Amino acid sequence: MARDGSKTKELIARTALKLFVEKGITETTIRDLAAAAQIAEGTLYRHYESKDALAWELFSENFTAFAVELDRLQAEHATARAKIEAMVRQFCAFFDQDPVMFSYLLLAQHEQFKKVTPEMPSPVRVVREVIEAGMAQGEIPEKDANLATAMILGVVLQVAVFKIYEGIGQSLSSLAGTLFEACWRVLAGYERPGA
Amino acid sequence: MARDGSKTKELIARTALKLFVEKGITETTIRDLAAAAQIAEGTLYRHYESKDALAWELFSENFTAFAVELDRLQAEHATARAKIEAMVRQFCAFFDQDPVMFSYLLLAQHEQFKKVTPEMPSPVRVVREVIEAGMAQGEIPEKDANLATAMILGVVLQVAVFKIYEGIGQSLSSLAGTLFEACWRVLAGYERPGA
Amino acid sequence: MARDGSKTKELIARTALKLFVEKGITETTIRDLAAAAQIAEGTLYRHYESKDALAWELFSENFTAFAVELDRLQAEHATARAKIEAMVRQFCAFFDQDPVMFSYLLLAQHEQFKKVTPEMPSPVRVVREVIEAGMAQGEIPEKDANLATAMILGVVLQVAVFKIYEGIGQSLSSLAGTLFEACWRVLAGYERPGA
Amino acid sequence: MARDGSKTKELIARTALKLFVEKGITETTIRDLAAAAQIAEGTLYRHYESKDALAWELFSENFTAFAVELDRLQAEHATARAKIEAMVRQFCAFFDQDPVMFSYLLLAQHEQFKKVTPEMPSPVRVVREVIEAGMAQGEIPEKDANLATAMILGVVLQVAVFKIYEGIGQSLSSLAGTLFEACWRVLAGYERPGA
DNA sequence: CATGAATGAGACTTCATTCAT
DNA sequence: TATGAATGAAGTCTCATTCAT
Repeated sequence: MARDGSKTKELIARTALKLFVEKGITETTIRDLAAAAQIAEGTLYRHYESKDALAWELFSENFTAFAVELDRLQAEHATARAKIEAMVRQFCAFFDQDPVMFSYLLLAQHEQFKKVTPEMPSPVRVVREVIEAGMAQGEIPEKDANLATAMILGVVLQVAVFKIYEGIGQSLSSLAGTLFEACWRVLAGYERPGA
Repeated sequence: MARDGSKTKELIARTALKLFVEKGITETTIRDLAAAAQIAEGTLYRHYESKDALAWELFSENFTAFAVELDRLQAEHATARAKIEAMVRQFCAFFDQDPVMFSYLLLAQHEQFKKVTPEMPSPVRVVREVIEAGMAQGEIPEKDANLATAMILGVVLQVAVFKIYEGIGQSLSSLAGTLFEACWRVLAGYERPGA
Repeated sequence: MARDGSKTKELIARTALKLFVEKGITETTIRDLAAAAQIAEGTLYRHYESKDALAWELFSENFTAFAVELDRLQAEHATARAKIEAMVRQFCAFFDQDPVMFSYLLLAQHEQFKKVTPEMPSPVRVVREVIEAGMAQGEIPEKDANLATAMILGVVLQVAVFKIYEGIGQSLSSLAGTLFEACWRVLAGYERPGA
Repeated sequence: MARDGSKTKELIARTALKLFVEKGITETTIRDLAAAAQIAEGTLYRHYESKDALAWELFSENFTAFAVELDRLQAEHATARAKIEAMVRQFCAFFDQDPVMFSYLLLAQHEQFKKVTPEMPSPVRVVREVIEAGMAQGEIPEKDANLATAMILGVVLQVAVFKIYEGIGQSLSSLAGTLFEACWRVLAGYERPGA
């Protein structure tokens, strides 16, 4: 039992993620965590400096990884439309595959968000840059890219919220086409207000 | 000094609201609150049963009031389109007038949400019912009303989030027309996926 | 019971002093302290920021006060001999009157000593300055004043240690004359090594 | 690497001694010790039963050894004066050769002192017995031997303290003559109080 | 109604010690 | 013998709540 430390670390990470999303970070006690992971309370501190460090490591590593993945994905496509469709599908796939992590990174509102530095890769920035490029090239009507980013992120993220709390039954992936079309209409029609 | 108790209660409410939104409910201590409101720690308990009761009263009363107001407003209009436009404008006006309360009721994620009962008036339900009615009457293409609700709520709420964190400069009210058009395109085009 | 806070603070101070001297600072737990003072554990923190702050306040305030008193006392006398006799008597009187405080300030070895800044009044410095002045005026044979300070402090302090641990029965005040004579011989004969 | 266990034990002992004196026993953690000695945390327990056992073994063995050595030394001399001079020189030589051990045995105040039994050889007792014998034989004016022991120990030990904390520059051995003369004057003049 | 010292449960964290490898 | 992950009791400190004034 005194061997594979990295397995224990992984166990702590998954357990903490689940509890953090379920109850909130502050509301999750070390005792909760230890009980849920079936470890002693002190064990956590062999793997993480503190509860805060655990919350931050869990956030920053995965937040960055998702941003990088998103960026890699959009780069595989040529048009803004294709890039955005790929990204929407990626958000959906991410949710379906790991809804707890998705919630922790993209839905929950915790103090970790305030620690994000401008240097860190961020999914929001990836989306915004794609939109900005699309506008610069004329593929998307040129308007406020930040606002556009907010609107299409809202479409996707709020559907995720509803899937969790308001009983949307289907997988997000099965809705990805619908979501993308909605996003695209938001962007495309955007220049003709009132049209 | 032992006179106008309701003034003190109001002071506590506004101060608590501000701190709850800034730092979170759990992270706000009674001492923080007492210091910010310039009252003694014990004074809070003359007006509220507990910190939780304060958080809940703050939430439920205003959440309900906003839902009722929203409902009253949509009833003044005849078409789904007009109803939805009125509601979008109402969300924007609410944000501009009291962004802290807006955040507390609609953006922050705290335990209070889980205490909302199906009997309580809810802004989400008002919006959904308008959309359902619009679909029933053929004004909006008939699809999943819940999904549609999520998407247009996402458009509005995520723009509010961006206004707070990502530096959208204009007032939400000045963007209301744009937001409504986006929402309407999401709803209207919804039946022709891929069109 | 919710009234006189300064009485509680004094109670904590005396109880802590006693335990700190008996068992050491680190070895004294907050629980020990609370039990001995018959207060709740949390009460301590209304009066002191932390256990460390308590230990330091207890040390620095009284250390400084004793140094100032010692300095005031020596200034009342004209000759080095009279000054030193007065100081020795003061050390003895202090011990007899409050042996616990004496131990905490002058015998125990704790981390607090390392926090003493050169700006703080210090009994050691008062004694050294008196000896330096006595040497400068020719009343004491001119040698290493620092060394002389160490030796006569040693005479007095080690006797205090023996009174506590090795069963010296008389009060230090009743030994003050003897101690002073010994100190004075240490200083006076100091120039004629081997005489 | 699993060979010379006694070398590891010695490494632990020296490292522990240094840390115990620098920071105190309670304040030194096994982790500190393991890091400083470059061993694993568990390794200590191959050589010592516990941290306390380590502290005690370190203390008692060397405390006893120094007492025995001091006793052997005084026995080599005939007169009280010669015995005391030899002992003072021995204290000085000990300090110069191993100031950390000197501090641990003679200056630091830790719980180990309370575990010293009357049966154990003790430097204090050796000094006291020499003084008692000197008084019995009329070489030293007959007074309170315990008090006399305290005073001359104070002279020597406080100078050691000052060498560590108050910047005495010379080696104690180079001051041994001076210290002995001071001690002897303390003892010799002792019978004529006020002379 | 207002005050704020006091309470004590419980939070996070440390650390001496054990034990499988 | 050596390792170092795991343990869990115990330490310091926080904080919602109470109550004498």
